[in-house]
Amino acid sequence: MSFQKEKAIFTEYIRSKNLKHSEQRQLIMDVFLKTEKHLTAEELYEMVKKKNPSIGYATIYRTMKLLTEAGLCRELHVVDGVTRYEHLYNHKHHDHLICTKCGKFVEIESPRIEELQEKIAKKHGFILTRHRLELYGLCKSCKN
Amino acid sequence: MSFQKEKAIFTEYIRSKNLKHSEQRQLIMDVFLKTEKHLTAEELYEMVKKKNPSIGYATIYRTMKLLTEAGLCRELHVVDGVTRYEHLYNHKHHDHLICTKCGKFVEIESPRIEELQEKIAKKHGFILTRHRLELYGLCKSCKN
DNA sequence: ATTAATATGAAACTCATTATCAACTTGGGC
DNA sequence: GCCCAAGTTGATAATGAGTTTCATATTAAT
Ligand SMILES: [Mn+2]
Ligand SMILES: [Mn+2]
Ligand SMILES: [Zn+2]
Ligand SMILES: [Zn+2]
Repeated sequence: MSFQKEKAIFTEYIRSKNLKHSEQRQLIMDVFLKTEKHLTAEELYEMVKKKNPSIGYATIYRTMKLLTEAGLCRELHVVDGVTRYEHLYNHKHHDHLICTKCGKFVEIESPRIEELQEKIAKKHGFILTRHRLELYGLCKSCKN
Repeated sequence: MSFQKEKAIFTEYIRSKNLKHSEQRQLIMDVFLKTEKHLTAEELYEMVKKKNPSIGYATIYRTMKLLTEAGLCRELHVVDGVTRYEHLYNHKHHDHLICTKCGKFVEIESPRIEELQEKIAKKHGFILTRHRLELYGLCKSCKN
């Protein structure tokens, strides 16, 4: 859990774009890498603030954008209108099943659905570039 | 194309909630019903403005909310962050295939995908209440 | 250490949508 | 048709997530 690979990727991205390292970026990356959750900018901000109380919101957004461009992070836009960030590196593609009561995120995977999506796009003469599939409902604990 | 049924549904909704009819509501509903497109509030506003130049933006939003509550309209939230409105009454459930270059909307339907979604939800102990499936890509004319 | 380039935090701004509110309609009772 | 309580409207302010701006601070190459 030292995230050597991820850190190397970020360093390489920084280098390739002639950017610079900073305490803030390192800290935000660390906080992000240490959780497997689907965090909002606000949640990240609160977590980072505990280690560096002078951090600004804009730096969170800016850094998460960098991590996304570097291929370490995926931005998720679910129904509540707040962007969530999740690990991308070394995580295979998946979609989400979300409990609308408690907010639980379950990662789902369906090669069969992906195939059918391709088929549909092809049938209409489209070249598929991405898709969004989210299932909403009540989880085991919330449905009672 | 007189939309008798739709208008009756709206009238009944108005009655059931002790609301009132108004010129503006009638006009916005007419404009909405006459197109089969996936319109934004801005597009509706521009169209309605031609018939009633004093219309306000807020009235568009308010009326579209009423039409949605009445079951005549479905709000669509696609990636660009702008809500679109489409007919719901007498239209069976479908998802969308969208061209990211020209904005073309294609309505798609896949009972097989819907089944698989139910299966996945069940497997994780969820009760599915809704889902969002959008396919993005380049259409026949835009992919060249 | 110098210095040019980049990063930061605070605050202003954006953009879609919603809330507020005074003025204006609507519609049921007379 | 007139009254009038209740609902509606348009203008404008407010909201909230995210972005931009800018003066100041940090980074890293020399
Ligand atoms: Mn995930
Ligand atoms: Mn549609
Ligand atoms: Zn739950
Ligand atoms: Zn196209």
